[in-house]
Amino acid sequence: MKNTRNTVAKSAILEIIQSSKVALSHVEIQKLSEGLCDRVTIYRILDRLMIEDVIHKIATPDGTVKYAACHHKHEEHHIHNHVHFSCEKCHSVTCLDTVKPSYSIPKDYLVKEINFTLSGICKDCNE
Amino acid sequence: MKNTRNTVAKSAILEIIQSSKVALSHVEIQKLSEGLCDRVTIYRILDRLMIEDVIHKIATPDGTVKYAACHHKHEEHHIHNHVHFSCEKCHSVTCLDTVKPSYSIPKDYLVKEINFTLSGICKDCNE
DNA sequence: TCTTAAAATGCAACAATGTTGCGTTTTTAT
DNA sequence: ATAAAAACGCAACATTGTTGCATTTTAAGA
Repeated sequence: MKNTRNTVAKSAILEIIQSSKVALSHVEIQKLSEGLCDRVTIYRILDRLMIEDVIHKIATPDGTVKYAACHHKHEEHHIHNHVHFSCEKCHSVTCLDTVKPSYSIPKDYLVKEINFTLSGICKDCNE
Repeated sequence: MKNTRNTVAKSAILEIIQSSKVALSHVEIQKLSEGLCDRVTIYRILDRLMIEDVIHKIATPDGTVKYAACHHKHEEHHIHNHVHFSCEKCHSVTCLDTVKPSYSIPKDYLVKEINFTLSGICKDCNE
């Protein structure tokens, strides 16, 4: 793996993502970081954090991209096989780490990643 | 439901989507339609087709949005609970209608839509 | 068939999101 | 301390999606 460095901005952004209960979009991260660094730098930091596998990208049903911390720190060859929940009301995206999906698929497909997103009303909005 | 009309452009675009084995992005639809209509019109037609529930939107893992025909024509209150496969190599997105996912989720979540996308190498690219 | 209101379209302009090149600054290994 | 590599800021660009408005097309009723 190409060597990536720990910088002030990178640590701050990772901290923002890790301390958030919900997955964050680029714009949300930008607002939370309050002028910490350039918009472009955030994109580059997100790329690095994904290469290092400490965060993962989630494509939400409406087409927006969000980022969340990985909670499997020390596993090798892991896949992000957990369920995401996307709330229609508050637009939050959460990782439901405890829920494991099951599926079967024809043998001639090679599965490397799983992106299982349920959408509807989250527990906080579901009065 | 607001009345939507069948126009030349709408029929042509629906035909393109229905006759495609893979899900298509806006850009791909635009190329296949070869100057049939304006770029903006394609967006509006896609919106209408989704409202009418004859196509559905798929958010691929890399964040791009694709559209595919629905194959459940006459069901009411259906949800798109089938599996999508996204190929890392040829970037095709296919609906695996026969594969049904199963999952369990805490009761306090209200699930309305399911988006289950597997990614890896599709059967055509898998040697 | 003719009329007409609503829906659809094209165009231009805009907004949001993501990317690239490059000169400068910071990090880290030596 | 030094130097190479990585990260950064900035500007410019590319892509993707949206909005307003004048014009055209559709479809339903007279």
